[in-house]
Amino acid sequence: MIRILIVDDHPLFAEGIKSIFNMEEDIEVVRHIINGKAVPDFLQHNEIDLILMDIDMPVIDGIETMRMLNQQGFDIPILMLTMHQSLRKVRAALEEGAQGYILKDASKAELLEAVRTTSARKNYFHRKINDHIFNYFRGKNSTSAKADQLSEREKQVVRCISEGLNTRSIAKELYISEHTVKTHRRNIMHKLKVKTSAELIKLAYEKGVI
Amino acid sequence: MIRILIVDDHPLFAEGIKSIFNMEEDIEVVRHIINGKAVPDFLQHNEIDLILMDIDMPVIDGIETMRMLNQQGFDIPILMLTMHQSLRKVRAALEEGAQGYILKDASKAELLEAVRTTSARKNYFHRKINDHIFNYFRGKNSTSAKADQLSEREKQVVRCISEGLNTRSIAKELYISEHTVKTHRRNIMHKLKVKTSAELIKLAYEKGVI
DNA sequence: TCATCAATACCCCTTTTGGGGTATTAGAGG
DNA sequence: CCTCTAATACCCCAAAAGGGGTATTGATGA
Repeated sequence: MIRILIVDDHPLFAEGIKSIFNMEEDIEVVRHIINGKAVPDFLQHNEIDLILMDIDMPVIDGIETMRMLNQQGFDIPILMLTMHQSLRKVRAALEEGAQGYILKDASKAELLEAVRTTSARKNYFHRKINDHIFNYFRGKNSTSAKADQLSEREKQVVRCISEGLNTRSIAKELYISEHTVKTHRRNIMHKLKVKTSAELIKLAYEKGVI
Repeated sequence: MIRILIVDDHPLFAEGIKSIFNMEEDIEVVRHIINGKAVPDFLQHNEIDLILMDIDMPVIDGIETMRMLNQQGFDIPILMLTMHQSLRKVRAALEEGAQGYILKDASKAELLEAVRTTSARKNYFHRKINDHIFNYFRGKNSTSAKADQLSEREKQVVRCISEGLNTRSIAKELYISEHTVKTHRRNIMHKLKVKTSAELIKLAYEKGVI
């Protein structure tokens, strides 16, 4: 019997997954937790064979949660779930020792396969992701690799820009110098290949950055 | 018995929802379709009480699919599903006659309530987006009426700005002088009470201008 | 230990934006 | 016929954004 802990901030999605697992003889969903912070406490009082965790969560995200679990010495295979195929997230998850990685647009069969594979401590990586990883290692020295996503700080700057703040106000808001804000803005624009702040905000909206 | 057709490009999510419905006595998922294009053909051979459709789909999106169904004379209540709370999408869905709108991070109970409400041809709007709709309609009839509505020409300018075009390029694009573009931009910003183009684009997205 | 990278900060400079005016013309509507 | 507005166009000028550098620090990975 594979005992699973689901960590996901989307109740509907989690409920759905739970229902899928309920129809399987060998899988049991022990608990569904919304917030990553509550995971260590739960693990100390429960025997779990696999953690199925969403990467994108509001309070602390999946990567952070994994880091926390690693630091506290927990050794439970983790299958990461996500909507996005961001290479950066995949890399971060791998670096933190994720046992597998699956997209939310996977099929039911793929999910079950991923769960059974990772709970046996074997790696499972969704086909769509494999291409990304391959491309990453292949093109490690090219310039396209780093043009991936924005750092947390950069996202903060994007949000400030979208609020209509100018460089000076952003500097005050984030307690950094105007020069730094300018540098961040420039780096962001280079990464996202846009020429104006307006275009940046449009892209950010469409890509879900903000 | 509520007979449901699910139109969603995320198999896992759809499977989950299906499982939830399977546990309900009065709800039956007749089919899950990945691509909106296949919906009319399916409806011609099946009796359906409610369509549960994702807004964001790759080939043709939920709004387009609704438009198609309306043109072909189908009259089946539609409950729209989405990850995002974009007012633009909500408005578009309402204009095409959607019976309801629910976010993918809703709870199981909310989903079931939404399904039962909309299948009875009553409107259901998720709490989180009610505020958006309220604000939109409130602004429409208030004293700031003119400050809300942009002229067609002004909307064109907004769209150009969002594409990252500068004043010169917009002037060329619209076959008017740069001075005129500046005047339009200034008037737009006055009307919407924003200070930067970036803020303008953010507002435009949220208010559904573009 | 060394290489990288994110975050920070500063220099140079040109181009664009934003804010204040004014004015003409063509249409829509009383 | 007259008014009101959208769209057009121009003036001036200060402020901000954008684009090119370089450099230091601290954390982290190989």
